[in-house]
Amino acid sequence: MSKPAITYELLHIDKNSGARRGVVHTPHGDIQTPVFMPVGTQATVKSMTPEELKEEVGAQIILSNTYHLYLRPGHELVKEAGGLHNFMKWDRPILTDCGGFQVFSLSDLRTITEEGVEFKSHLDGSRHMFTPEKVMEIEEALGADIIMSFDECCPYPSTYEYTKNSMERTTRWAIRCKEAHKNVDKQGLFGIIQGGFYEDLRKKSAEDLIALDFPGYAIGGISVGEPKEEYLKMLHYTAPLMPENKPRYLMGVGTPDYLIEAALSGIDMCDCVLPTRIARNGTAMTWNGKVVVRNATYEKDWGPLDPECDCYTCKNYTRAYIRHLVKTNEILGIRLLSIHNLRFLTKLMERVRIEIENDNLLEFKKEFYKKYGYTKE
RNA sequence: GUGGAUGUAGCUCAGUUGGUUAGAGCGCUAGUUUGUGGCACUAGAGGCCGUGGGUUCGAGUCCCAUCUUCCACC
Repeated sequence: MSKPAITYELLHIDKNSGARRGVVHTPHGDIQTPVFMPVGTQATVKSMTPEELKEEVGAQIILSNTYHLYLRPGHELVKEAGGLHNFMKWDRPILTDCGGFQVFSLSDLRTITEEGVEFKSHLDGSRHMFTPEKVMEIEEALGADIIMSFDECCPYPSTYEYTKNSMERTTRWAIRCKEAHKNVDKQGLFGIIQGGFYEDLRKKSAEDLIALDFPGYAIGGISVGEPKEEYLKMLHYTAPLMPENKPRYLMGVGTPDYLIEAALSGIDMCDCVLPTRIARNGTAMTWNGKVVVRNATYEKDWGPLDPECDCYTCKNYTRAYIRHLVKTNEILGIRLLSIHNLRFLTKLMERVRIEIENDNLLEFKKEFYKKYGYTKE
């Protein structure tokens, strides 16, 4: 029997919180966890070169997307290029999202059946069909280290009945994904726990998926616009249900507070478009809170974006200059803010890992919240 | 000098045969952004309609004067 592509090594558990410090081993190297993963939907983290991601940001792993790459340039083309790593010149680990989220959020017309989802492309309206088998074919062609099983992400709020049916179908699709997935020594297939905001459904989903013995597990369907209390409630309920000897991935998170809460709950991996998206709209995250550098307050601010940051942007440019770039819609503004925001979250997680090793993550959370300006726990 | 045109939001301009609270685009101000449809979305501020008179129940709109800017001609 061949060695699985993805394995998890636990290094330390924070004695005061249960947060875990570990390593995820992949075919393209190790990932120190907890980790934040930048999102590169279309085989690029928008405006960043791989060198910048590695040297300036310190990214260990990035995400890409099945739905988008299937539509453009096509997974066959990426395969012909030698897979995503080769195509985009990124030699560290990659995770591909299954496209389930996009099928539901981007397509006008979609029909869900037991077989799969029929949808219309947001690009040209052409009709396509995603089945668990099709998604596995695409993700294998893309060649990421970690691939996600095809799921349905329920909108918030959804009724109990709808969520239950959706969750059960997601589990059946996970079985089909597992059966269709062949190169298990090169790619690790993660199962996605659904169940919306209903505890018994989350429990059922977790149990059924764990029985299938995936090399890793994700929590999906959270961080979809619910209040923070709901987020924390489901996070605190679901994370402990996940196996201790495998990576735990919380999809679509997020903001600094959500990331710290995730780590505190024993989550190992998170991803989010937020740092790069808000960068494109003139906003930065700093150790002293959110800075909308586009605002007039910064017109003549000759200081760096974040005095405590060690990134390329903060070492070299003033808020006034970055504001000017944002206001004039210059590409460099987007790039500088993207570098900073990604570096900020990467650094935050580096700090989280150190605090876990020192059994001090809870204390750190208090300090961070106070400084960042979060008022509610 | 003569003739013609022009003047409405910071900018470029719409404003019917006179009729409620004068609009648009851009800009400006602020908010939003959570498994990405990059340059978006939402909200807001901002006008003695060049000035002075007149007609009218009522004038950005009609009349007179005057000033501004532009064009043509002498």
